[in-house]
Amino acid sequence: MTSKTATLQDVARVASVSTATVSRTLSHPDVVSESTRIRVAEAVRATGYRINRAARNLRTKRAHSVLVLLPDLANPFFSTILEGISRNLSQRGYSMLIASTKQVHDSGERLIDYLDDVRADGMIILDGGLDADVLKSLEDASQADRVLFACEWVDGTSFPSVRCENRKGTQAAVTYLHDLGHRKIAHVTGPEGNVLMHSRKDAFIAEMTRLELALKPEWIIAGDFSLAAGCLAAQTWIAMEDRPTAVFCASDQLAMGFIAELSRHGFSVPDDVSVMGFDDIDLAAQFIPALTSIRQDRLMIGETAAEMLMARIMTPDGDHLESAAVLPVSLVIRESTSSPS
Amino acid sequence: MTSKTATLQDVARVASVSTATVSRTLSHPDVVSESTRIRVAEAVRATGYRINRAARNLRTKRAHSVLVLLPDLANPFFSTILEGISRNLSQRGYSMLIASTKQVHDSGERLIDYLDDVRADGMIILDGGLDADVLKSLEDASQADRVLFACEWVDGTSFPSVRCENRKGTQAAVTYLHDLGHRKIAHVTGPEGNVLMHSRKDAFIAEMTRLELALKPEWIIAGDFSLAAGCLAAQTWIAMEDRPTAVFCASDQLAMGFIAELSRHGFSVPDDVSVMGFDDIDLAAQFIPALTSIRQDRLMIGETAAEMLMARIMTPDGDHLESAAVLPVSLVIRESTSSPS
DNA sequence: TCTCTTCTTGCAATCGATTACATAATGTCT
DNA sequence: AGACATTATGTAATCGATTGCAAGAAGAGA
Repeated sequence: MTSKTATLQDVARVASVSTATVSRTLSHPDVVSESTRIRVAEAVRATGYRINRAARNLRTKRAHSVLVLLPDLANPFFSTILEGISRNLSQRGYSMLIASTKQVHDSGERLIDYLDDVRADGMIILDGGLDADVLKSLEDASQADRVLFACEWVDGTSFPSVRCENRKGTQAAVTYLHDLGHRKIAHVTGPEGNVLMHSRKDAFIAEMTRLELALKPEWIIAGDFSLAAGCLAAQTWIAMEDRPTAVFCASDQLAMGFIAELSRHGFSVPDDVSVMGFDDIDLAAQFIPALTSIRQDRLMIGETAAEMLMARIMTPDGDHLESAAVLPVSLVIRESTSSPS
Repeated sequence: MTSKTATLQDVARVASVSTATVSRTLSHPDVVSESTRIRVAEAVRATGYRINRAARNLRTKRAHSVLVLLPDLANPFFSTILEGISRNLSQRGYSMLIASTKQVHDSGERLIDYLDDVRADGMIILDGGLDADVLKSLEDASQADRVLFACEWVDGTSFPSVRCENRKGTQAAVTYLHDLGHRKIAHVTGPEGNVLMHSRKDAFIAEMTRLELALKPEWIIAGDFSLAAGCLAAQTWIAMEDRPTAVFCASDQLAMGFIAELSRHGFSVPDDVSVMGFDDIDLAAQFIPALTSIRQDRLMIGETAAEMLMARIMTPDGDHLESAAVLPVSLVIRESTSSPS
């Protein structure tokens, strides 16, 4: 155990072959003969050789890592997605770098600076709120195929994306509430300008129309996915003279805030009003009452995103690739919804 | 805007100086003259030069990045800590890599493989459950000063660490419950073998003894920090014939699970029993009832961890460095606790 | 004016792995 | 046996930034 790290040279010397052969043995085992493969493997073990990634990255012009950009590291919604991404990447020997879009802004760096030859080969963005012109610079630099959006996306850009069936999930939610007997259904939306917010709101309106349900403008309550916005929405609901009997929230956090605030004012869910969320985050099942929600498989979102991005990185000229994956959602019925009394 | 990335050579040519001068201008601006500094800056702008990190990393034998190892990416407790780490690192031009200890195990890689010259210069471990012999290999390779534990740690190892005042927090919790008038206080613990679990349990027992409160063995309920364990603990509590009037849980998640399960069985908090958590995660304030908890400043934990690790990386021979930082906690009183009825 | 610092700058080796090209060794077919 | 295809290996250039050493320029002091 010397304190110095062994290099390819050392391995080559021990195995009595050239560095070229060692390198080939390691990265293309099929092109060398059985005997040298064994000898080199032995030498690697003996020297305790570990590859110097900087050298390889320099030579191959690959960073062997992927950057994930999130709006907010502290948001638990993303963690499972990260788990999925990381799982996929690490089995390919790639690493996952993390940065938050907030930091990108604060540090004044341009997004493209992160697509350094060595920092990252590609990037997965989980924030649809990015400036269009920031993204423009990526498209201009024809780096578009090294960038992929997951969950959210930005309209008018050409980046591939992974998302869930927002429309279908919303339809399922409204239909379910309708089947329970609800006729007056409200919707608490995500933040203004967010693509998911629009996607779900539009689908909500469409489905209400399809079911020929009345839809007062005030039943669309503006929110922003957060617990706090849910609380505010609850106050709005309480203040209504003609209250909806069911509320479909655009996120679980909204639904939880909504229910929490209601409960503080003496209302009970689902007795006084049925409440649904979207996402089915871990906590949804443990909440009181357990939340009826639309489930997104976040692990799969992450794995699919990594899969798609890597496919593009590996074959930069592949036009045959799907440019969008839409993953299924499912209705999870729990205790926060019931027939109207 | 050429599609090729500009190199130092290009900048040097445009600025009519040598590559050495450009390099110096960029990394040691003080050793070059004012005039060349300006000329080089101009050339950098003109060429759109961005440094090739692989080349630099190869030459300097630094990865310019730090690896963070967590037990579970999906655990929201860690996200704010990551935010703190990332914030500190990025302002130094370092990147943050993330991996989960689970993956390290699955992939069969040894921990030391991650401390590659180029993968990471150091690592912050948020998992005290790592095998002692796995860590041993790091110490043997005298890489101990490039590793730092945060939140958790492993007894018997010499790695520096950042942690919160677990003992003091526990004391504060018990004292507070005592002050409210509670005399029968139970504790739901973390997972067996976890250092935090022991630290908090021991402090709990010590404080109960100091206050001369009776402590039945059955009032120490084994858990594991999770919501599910909290539910089980609640069932245990319900089954007791002599029920404690207050329960101090070793984590907020435990407390939430405990309260949720209680509520499913018709018990009310804090009327039937006061419940406290530990950590003060984001959700604690929004829970119903809002959770009384011991607050850890997770952002600061992250920032301190990064700070300490970087100090060690920068001056590998600094014996003067603190080997442990203990950050303050504070009691946050909300609605889940009250005087016993 | 000449010598000696002090400040800038350039030259060129270097970090460690990859890979195009050349060469040697082996096997195949007529 | 000779010509050719195939496989295995070595040689050496290369990726792009950093830095020890040396040399030139500028200024200080006698």
